[in-house]
Amino acid sequence: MTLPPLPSHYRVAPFAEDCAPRRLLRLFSGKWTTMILHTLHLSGGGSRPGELQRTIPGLSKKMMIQTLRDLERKGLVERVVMQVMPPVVDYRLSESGRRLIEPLEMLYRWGAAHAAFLDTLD
Amino acid sequence: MTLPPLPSHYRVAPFAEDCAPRRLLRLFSGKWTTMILHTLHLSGGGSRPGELQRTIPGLSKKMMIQTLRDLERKGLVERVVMQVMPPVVDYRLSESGRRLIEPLEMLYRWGAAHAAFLDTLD
DNA sequence: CTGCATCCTGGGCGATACTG
DNA sequence: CAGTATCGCCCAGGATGCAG
Repeated sequence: MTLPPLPSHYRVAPFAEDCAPRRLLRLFSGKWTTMILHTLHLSGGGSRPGELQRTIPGLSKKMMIQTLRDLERKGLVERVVMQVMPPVVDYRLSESGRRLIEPLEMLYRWGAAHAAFLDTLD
Repeated sequence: MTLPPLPSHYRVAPFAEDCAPRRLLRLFSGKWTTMILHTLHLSGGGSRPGELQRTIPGLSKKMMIQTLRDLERKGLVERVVMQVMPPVVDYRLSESGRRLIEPLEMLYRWGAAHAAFLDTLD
């Protein structure tokens, strides 16, 4: 969990538009992306859509599916389907998805630890 | 720099829409916000607009000013004006702004350290 | 040089209704 | 229950031009 210092090319202007830090932030910039990743992480072994949606207030079915599809395309989330009636589906983090949990939880923990400060920023 | 574990109410569903972690992520979700904070941080003691814009490829004058105004409103950036002709202006991180550097640099460092991984995510 | 006012486009996001 | 299909809004963000 100990992070190396920022490489020198990130301390010299200018740095590329699609550099790694920017890509990471773009990944996290979707309104529901991190909430979903975080919730899937907490759930341990997968969540069903209905449960997932109930867990995240304000999340619409459409945005949930859309975000999940996007994460699936990127290989961060796996979709497990049980062919029964009514259908049973399970979403879980992939190996790649689990790697993203580290920076994400760092952010969440920092945010939680500095809630009072964040509340002062309108 | 050692972060406490996530409080229990973030491990219980559902948690509030405007909870601290979400606020932090919303703050970072603007396209140029973190780049500007990061660059101001690297510059040590303030940057002039022209220099700032040249440092961040793709940043338009309009978006730079708009983002800086927004950060100023939130008390994260201070604007120092020298009343001369032509005008000389200096932007620097405020005390609050400097507090945000910690989570931001964590993200940047993680991203830089995992650049190869991030490049595989389309 | 710094900064504002306009105009415009794309897409993120939400609401709703429908299918199996 | 899981998922799709439309429609439409809103606004972030880009281009351009003007002002002090």
